[in-house]
Amino acid sequence: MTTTTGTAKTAELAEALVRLTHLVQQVFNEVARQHDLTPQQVQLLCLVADGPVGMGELTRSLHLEKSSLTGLVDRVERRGLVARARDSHDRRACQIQLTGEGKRLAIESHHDVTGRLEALASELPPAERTRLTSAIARMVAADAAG
Amino acid sequence: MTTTTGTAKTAELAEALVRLTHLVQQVFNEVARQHDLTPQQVQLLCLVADGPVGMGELTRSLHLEKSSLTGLVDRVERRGLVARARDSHDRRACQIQLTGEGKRLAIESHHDVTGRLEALASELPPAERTRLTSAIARMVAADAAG
DNA sequence: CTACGTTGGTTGGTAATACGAACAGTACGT
DNA sequence: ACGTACTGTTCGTATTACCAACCAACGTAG
Repeated sequence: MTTTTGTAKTAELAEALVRLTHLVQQVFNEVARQHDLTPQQVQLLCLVADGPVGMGELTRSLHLEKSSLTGLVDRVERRGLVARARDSHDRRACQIQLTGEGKRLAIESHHDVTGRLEALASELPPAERTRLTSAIARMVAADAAG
Repeated sequence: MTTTTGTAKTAELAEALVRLTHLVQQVFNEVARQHDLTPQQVQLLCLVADGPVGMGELTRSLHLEKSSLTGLVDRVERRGLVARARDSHDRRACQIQLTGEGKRLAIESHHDVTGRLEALASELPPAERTRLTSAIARMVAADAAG
């Protein structure tokens, strides 16, 4: 019990990260429900919002097995929110793109999620927010590197 | 690049939060897999690690419907990691407690998760980590209040 | 140019997750 | 004692996710 100095603090940080993660997940849950979607579907829509994306890219972004992604895209396609477009240079591949309705939902959902997350941070003074953002960015970068 | 100051930054923050959430989730995924568990099961074990907890408390902590929790506890109990103990004061209620094996896995998993999260933050100087922790704590508190 | 290994995606089977509605049993106030 | 509220389970359904096996198209070695 003597050397609990540093350890206590890092445990605090880990604990904080876990709770923050819960918050963010809950934001996704609520927003998704508001639009009659699942959190995963919202995520997919957000990723495709910036233009057509290939399945390979998506599996990497979502950390999903390809078969899992196939199912996810299937369900979202069945709801008429995205469409599979054949890749012009590779007849095996396909690009996922939003339909009109999908675009609407993607934009709305993304807006809602961003708004709610922003609201969560609204208690922090701007300087603190900037620091928070860069601190997180560094952690993300560190992970990408390691 | 001139006057988009505020909005761009908050979007950055939201984006950062989402990515951070992905990181934390992946940590749980990997740790869970290492111990032949699911992320949800790891979460459950961690929550019960500090002593017996009632189902009601768990549904609140995990933001789950009671029927979902019943299933989760069922599966973890079937693996012999927890046991349902009758509440002495209320014959409807039950307290979830760890078995020996469960305790072992809970401690190991919690240790691994904490360790990995700590490692993620190891790039940050101590002062920055402290600030990060308190900033997150404030967001969590703000959410709990609102 | 053909044969072969690789890659992109789907299929099929299984387990876990999560919800809602309906239910049983207990607690408790009136 | 009765009715209401609460605790947890059961049942049915949809989604998520994995793995192994597979098909089709690509690309290259020979």
